[in-house]
Amino acid sequence: MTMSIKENTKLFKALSDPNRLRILKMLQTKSLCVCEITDILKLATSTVSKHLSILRDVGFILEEKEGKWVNYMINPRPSDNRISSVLSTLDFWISDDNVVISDKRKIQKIDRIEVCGR
Amino acid sequence: MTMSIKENTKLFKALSDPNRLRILKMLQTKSLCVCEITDILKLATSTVSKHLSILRDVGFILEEKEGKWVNYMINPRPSDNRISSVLSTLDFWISDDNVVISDKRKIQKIDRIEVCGR
DNA sequence: ATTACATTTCGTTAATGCACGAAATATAAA
DNA sequence: TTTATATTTCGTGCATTAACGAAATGTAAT
Repeated sequence: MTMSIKENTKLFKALSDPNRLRILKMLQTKSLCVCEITDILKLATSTVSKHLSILRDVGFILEEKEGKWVNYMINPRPSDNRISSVLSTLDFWISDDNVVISDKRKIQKIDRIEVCGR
Repeated sequence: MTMSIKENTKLFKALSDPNRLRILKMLQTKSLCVCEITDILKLATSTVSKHLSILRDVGFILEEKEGKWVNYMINPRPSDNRISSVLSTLDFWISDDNVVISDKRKIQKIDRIEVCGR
């Protein structure tokens, strides 16, 4: 069972934006809500939401509602094992990038109430 | 040793165009010159040349001059082993796509003198 | 040197993609 | 139900990309 050219193109397109790669790397550290991701990327909320929907459509991430927040997390059991393969690949292909390291530091300190409102 | 976000983005961008994926799949069957690839993709020569330069810049393919032709082939020993990893991945991720199958059939029959001039 | 052919480079156009803010939607708290 | 907050959807502007043809470059044959 293999993917079509079209499906592959879609998968690689999802990975070909630096902010989407940052999001995936962040979520590999910790599940986060949209406003936390927005705070770290310094982009408009609507932009981040769009990036998340692209990653979700391909199957990289899942969303889970928690009250007024929407948490996003790495898809733990993708139906397509190409997705898991890419995810583990990213895990060791990208790790010493300065932005990624700084993002991780921010995530460890982040306080949702502080960042997202009271 | 890992790649930066920027380098990864470039790699995935190279893979996120259907015609470039077709080219990689074709070259995994057989080395081809620009005019043969052009004949199969039905695109302008200049367009194909641009696609090839993108794939070459990232390290997926090599060029070799042979008289008035330029042959392109899969890079047999990429310095970066992420490239080999992606290439073998494509080998089994994409195989039963109709366009890919039809491209392969055409490659087997192709006659360079016929296609590229006399 | 001239001609012929293959390929690359350049300039332009059309399509796609990313960014934003505003408006719409959804949920929680008051 | 009203208000506040979080997120998504929509419309728009700007940047990037892919397509083309024409012109430039490079190599081979005459």
